[in-house]
Amino acid sequence: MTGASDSKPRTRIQQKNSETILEAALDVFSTYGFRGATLDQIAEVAGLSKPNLLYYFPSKEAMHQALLTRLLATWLDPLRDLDPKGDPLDEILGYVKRKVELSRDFPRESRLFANEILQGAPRMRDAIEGELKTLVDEKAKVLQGWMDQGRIARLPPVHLVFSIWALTQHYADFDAQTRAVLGAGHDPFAEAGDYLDTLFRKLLAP
Amino acid sequence: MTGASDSKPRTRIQQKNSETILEAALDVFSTYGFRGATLDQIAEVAGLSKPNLLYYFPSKEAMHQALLTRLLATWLDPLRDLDPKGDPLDEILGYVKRKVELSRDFPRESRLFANEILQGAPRMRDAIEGELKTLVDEKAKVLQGWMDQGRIARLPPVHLVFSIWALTQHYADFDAQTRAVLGAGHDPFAEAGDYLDTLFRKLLAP
DNA sequence: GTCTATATCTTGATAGAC
DNA sequence: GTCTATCAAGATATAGAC
Repeated sequence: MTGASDSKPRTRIQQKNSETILEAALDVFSTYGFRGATLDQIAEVAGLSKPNLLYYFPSKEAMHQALLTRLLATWLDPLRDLDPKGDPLDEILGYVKRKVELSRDFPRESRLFANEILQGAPRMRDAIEGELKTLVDEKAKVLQGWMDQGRIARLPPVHLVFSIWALTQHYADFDAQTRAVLGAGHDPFAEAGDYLDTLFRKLLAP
Repeated sequence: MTGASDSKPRTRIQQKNSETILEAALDVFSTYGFRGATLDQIAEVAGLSKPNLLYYFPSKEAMHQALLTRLLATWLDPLRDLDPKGDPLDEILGYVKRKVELSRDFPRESRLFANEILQGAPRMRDAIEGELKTLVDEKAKVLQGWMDQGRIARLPPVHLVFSIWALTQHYADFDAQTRAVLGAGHDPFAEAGDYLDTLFRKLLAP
């Protein structure tokens, strides 16, 4: 009707089933990685038959690709929001905060990404060398500018970004470990939010 | 001859082949995770036939278990070395340095560990809730003592340990990403060593 | 100790009835 | 659109010759 915008789902039921499938696929891919995941598992989680999955997506590969595509936008948006005109400390601490929230609210997405990079990023290489690198380079210049103005401590900007990623995503990716070590009665993400705010305040003080 | 000490390898050729197999298994498991890895791949990397692999290890599971067991010791030793009687800053920076070196020299081990935790630590749960947690609790007390004495900044000790893990292991686990973003002409691990030394100096200053 | 051959099960994907 | 049945390839593991 409205012409081909981009992908498959046209009717409402198709839209809904595609969503159900991707949701289930996210569960399984994020835990077992691409090769470790099976269509049987995804079908079971989705509550649909295996052939039905393949009615909506042409292949296992296509499901994975669909997830990665939507993931990248979600993942990079907070960094994209880093405003060169804002207050340096506010901007960076805001970015850290949003990344902690992402880890808390979308841990499966974080693990899907981690799985992909761990395996050498075979299905995301282009995005990482292109879109992601471009954005990091751009924001690294912003950080460098702030450092040159003496508004935040002088640190290698790209490694500073790596630190934010490593520290925030750790709580999603290594959730099994952090919970086991902290023991019951802890809210890892709440504690992480406070702790990382403190950490970056100290680190960035000129 | 000498009685059963612990595991399989007795003769020299057995010792050597077991090593070759574990080396190959580490390659494959660390990249694809347990379920994503196949004996065919491991056999090819090892340069041995598939049945020959299973002559030395009773199952795929057993190979993985053998790797995890030896991994845990390597992984915890540097933390175990943290000396309560030493200078706080030296001890912590020394630990960070050793962890960076581990990431540089044993990235596959780091990724094997990451894969296992990402999947919810199904084959390491006991070790994490036991040995690892015990050690962290013990060292957290040491850190807390130093903080109470005003010798380093007051921070949640367990989260401080998480930070060290996250920041150092990131360079091994996300190697594909860091190299892509940094571009050619960079030595990620050398830069990480300097950067993290600076970072923790600032963070721990009382 | 090592290999070829193979048993057995699982997996991604398709055919075709409904 | 959804299901049952099924195929062909790939998976772990074993049998048995050498």
